Amino acid sequence: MHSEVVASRSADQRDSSRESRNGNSPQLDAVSLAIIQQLQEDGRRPYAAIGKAVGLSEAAVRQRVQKLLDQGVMQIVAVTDPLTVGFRRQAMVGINVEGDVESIADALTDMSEVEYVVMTAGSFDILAEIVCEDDDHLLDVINKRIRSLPGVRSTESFVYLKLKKQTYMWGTR
Amino acid sequence: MHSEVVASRSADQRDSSRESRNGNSPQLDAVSLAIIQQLQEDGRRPYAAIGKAVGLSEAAVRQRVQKLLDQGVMQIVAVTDPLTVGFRRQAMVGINVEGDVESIADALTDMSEVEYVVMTAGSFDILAEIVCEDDDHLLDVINKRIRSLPGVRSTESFVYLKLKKQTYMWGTR
DNA sequence: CGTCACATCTGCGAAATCCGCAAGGTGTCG
DNA sequence: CGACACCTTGCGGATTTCGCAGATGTGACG
Repeated sequence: MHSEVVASRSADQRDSSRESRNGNSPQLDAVSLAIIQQLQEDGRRPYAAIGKAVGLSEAAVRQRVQKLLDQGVMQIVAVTDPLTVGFRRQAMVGINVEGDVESIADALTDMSEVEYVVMTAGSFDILAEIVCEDDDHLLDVINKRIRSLPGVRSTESFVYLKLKKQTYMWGTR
Repeated sequence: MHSEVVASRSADQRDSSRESRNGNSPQLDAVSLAIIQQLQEDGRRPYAAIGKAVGLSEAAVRQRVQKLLDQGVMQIVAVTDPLTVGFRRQAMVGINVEGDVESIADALTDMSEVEYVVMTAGSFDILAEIVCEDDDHLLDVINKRIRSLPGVRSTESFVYLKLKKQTYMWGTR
């Protein structure tokens, strides 16, 4: 099923190849953008339907989608409200660091409870979102795992009370 | 990638109705959770493959997925790195409110540049994530649109410098 | 200028998947 | 018991996916 061949990955664009991670964008053209929009509305929409919408053949759409996935420009995934999946405690943690900020960010990235890590300008060096099953779990992650990282000067936690909005419509405006 | 397995999990799940008795609206059982996990790995995975992985028939998976989508428990969508789609400035904004917090949160929710709104405990009442095209746009949203909302006492912005991690694997642990 | 290398699109069968439907089976609950 | 919810198996037909061959376009280079 699903051979997944990855075949190529082949370079594709002469200049990029650095791709993924937040480098600079492999410059998406209008067609790829339109394809992404289609898939933001429905991640399972058939290639033929997308092709009709963006003016490409089914095969061409398939190739472009595969490339976008290979390059890491987009992912097609199921997203849920963590609460409905059994994670009852979430928090954003602001962190101040002395020394190398990036290494701390990397350490956070390795924690499975950490969903989101971003380096920021302002009164925090790093913001990290934590998703936990209960209070004990959250307490453990913040106090034992994060505060104990060498270089973490201080942390401030914002426990989530109510999630009001969460969209994935970048580019669909 | 994903060379693996599927390994059936065989097993009867006819007793599963007792677990996951969360007070939440659409309580999910273990099987639905497993389905969601499958779709978090690949939103386009065929129903038959999912069925093999979670121990259900293709038809049953199809029904469950449809219901999960109808109920709004999950969405299957393409997600992208905003940078690659042309949004170059992002920020998290912490907001303090006097009066009704929820109405402010609702007002933020209505702004298309606001991706994420959550009410929190701690030194901010609300955290909102803003996605903009450039600095001017960001400045405009924060200063003109957010700070001018009646009831907003103060705001503090954290401009994103580097996104290190962003996952959608809730439940996949 | 010719042409090689490569990326991309199109067309087209073959295989696989999706999807609705029907005919049970089983467990819960009032 | 009967209603109900949910799963299973099985089945075709419509649709989609997938690989591949062929056509086209473009940049690099001798």
